[in-house]
Amino acid sequence: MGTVSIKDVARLAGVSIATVSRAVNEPDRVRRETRERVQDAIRQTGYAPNSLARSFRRGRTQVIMVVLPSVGDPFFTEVMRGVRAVAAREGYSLLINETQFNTLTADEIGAMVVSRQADGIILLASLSPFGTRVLSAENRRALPMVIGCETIAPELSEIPGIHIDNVAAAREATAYLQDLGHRRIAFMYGEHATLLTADREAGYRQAMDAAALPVHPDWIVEGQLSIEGAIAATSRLLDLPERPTAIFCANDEMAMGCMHALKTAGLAVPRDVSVVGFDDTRYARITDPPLTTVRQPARLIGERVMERLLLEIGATDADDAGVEILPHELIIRASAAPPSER
Amino acid sequence: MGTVSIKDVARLAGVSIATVSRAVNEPDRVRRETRERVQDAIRQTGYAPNSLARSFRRGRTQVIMVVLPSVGDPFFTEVMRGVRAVAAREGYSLLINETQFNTLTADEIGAMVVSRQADGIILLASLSPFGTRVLSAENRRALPMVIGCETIAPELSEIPGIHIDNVAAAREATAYLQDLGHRRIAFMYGEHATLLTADREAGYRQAMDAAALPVHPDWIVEGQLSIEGAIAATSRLLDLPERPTAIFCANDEMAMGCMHALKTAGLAVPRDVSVVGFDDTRYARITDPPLTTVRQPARLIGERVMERLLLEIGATDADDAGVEILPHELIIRASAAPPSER
DNA sequence: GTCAAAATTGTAAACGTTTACAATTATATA
DNA sequence: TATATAATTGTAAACGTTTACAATTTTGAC
Repeated sequence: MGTVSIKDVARLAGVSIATVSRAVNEPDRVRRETRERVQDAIRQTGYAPNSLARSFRRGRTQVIMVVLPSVGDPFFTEVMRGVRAVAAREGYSLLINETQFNTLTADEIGAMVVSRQADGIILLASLSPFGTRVLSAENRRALPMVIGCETIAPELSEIPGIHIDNVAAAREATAYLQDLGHRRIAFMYGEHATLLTADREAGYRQAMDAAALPVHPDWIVEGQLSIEGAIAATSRLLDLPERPTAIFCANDEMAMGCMHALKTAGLAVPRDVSVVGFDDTRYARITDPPLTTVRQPARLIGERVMERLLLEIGATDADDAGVEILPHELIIRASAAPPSER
Repeated sequence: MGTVSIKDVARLAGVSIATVSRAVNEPDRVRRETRERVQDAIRQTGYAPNSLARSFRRGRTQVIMVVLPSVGDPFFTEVMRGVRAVAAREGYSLLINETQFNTLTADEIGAMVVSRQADGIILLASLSPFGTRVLSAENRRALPMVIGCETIAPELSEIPGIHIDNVAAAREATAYLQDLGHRRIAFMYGEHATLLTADREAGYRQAMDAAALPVHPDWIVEGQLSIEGAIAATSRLLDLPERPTAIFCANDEMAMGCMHALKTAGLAVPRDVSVVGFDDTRYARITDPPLTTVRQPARLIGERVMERLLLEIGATDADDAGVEILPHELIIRASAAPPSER
């Protein structure tokens, strides 16, 4: 009474295994009477198709591999919600790998690619250190791929991508601080997700240049893309002789750490220092003070990425490898204000 | 030049496919010279074993299915980090399903179980509504299973489980508030994760009973296990004629929403109302004020759960289906203080 | 050099499904 | 009713791997 296979059902229903298979997969192609007989047999035996055999035979796993920096980040959580929704609807499962914690090495990802453990891959993190190998031309042909959130490295420009205009968004956020009257504006980013924050840094620099404001090298601080990293980076900023009056953080998680560090240093936000974040995670509106930040349509990004991937999987070469730019929005709350007179 | 199979390697190396298979899987069983010849051929052809075929043949997927309320919750994120670490080390991938967003229905989970899409299942959420079907005796025999975090429903007591003593932890947290001088203590929980919060409510009631304090029915409020849910529940609490002076929240996420709601209502924490959370997520120490909460060894729980599952998978019946209780700790920060005189 | 045992390799079957093709049966048309 | 066509079903091969068993080669002891 081990596992029941298609043969058992066929025997009980008095048909061939081919008919059972058809009754399961293309019910219209089998006579109603027979179909019902098969369904009865399935019910009686408790048969469920062996998905291992099915995957093997079909050459498809119905699994999508997702590579992202950290599932813990509320922003990516939201992106994943979108991915998951579409995936579930289309019958796909998700295999998740966090680069931040090196679950898989580059080689292992490459191996998964060629060994067909997944039908497609979603990259929400840049794979800069080893991008070329994993994303070699052959691999790309072998496995449909879409890049989300990240700007795409030039050498991978033929891979479809979906993200906001990070440069413009960062430029606007910085300009907002300038409009409030800030001149000494710092930029805080994380060492991981390099490509992504590179764009935001570029936007920051563009805005500073446009306003003819100097960018002191010490104002650009690198932490981890985490609370702890932000706390450390903030204290470095506070030790500076010429202390910035505003800090633009590469994501909300860092902004939260930054605000905490400022408060524990006895500074008030935004009275003494203004803080602006990026992402508009669910925590942004309940920080104290509520965080002014750049909203990304996280869920939508996830949905579009997954839909795009399905398109790649379906069509043999749907090679309009275009990049889709989604809208962003500066959400003004209370963590940024004009600098105090001095 | 499509995919390269074991046959291509065998042909190039001048050996049989069986030898190639052995060279790959049990290198010691093939002569050194031959092995090297095979390895050369593998390198030349770029061969990677087809994992679909391998899984099918071996009858194992190297995939573990995880069912949990929400990956977005920082507590579960941390638990998953532990699970992931062990899984990666042992060569397993994770398939994740969130009950909170109904990615999969009970039937679908049941189907995955019998159709062998995973080698084992980790339950971090109670499946109360349909527990019996998914967790039927046959299914349990078919698929190794471990329950984490949740207290186990009585009818499933033979499934191994790993969690803290939620009742005791909640009792201590409540007693702490009592020791500070609070008498009107509310308990806020989420509708999901029912079994889990049921234990915490029991602990709360035990402490109240032990201190001979009344428990007003209105003081036990149900929200969602989310920020929004907590905000709504808090405002209900504030509308009460006999307003509680302390609120014990079933998790940190709710505590964060609760504190936010209190502040926007013009109340100071902990001066006007004390708040205690549960989980000690990474945000607990940077809320304003820092959150007093019950720490669970989240990562450790994850590790132990996964290790336990591997044991179940390995040994045909390692039936010491014991429950493992991990230690908890009340972390005292600044969100709870003696009630203000009145 | 002979023989037994051990090490190495090859042959072929098996895993459970899908699917091309052939065979059969039902239906529609004349 | 006979025939052409469509609908339904069965037969058997195939997918790429692992593995029991047999066949061969090597090794070691005498």
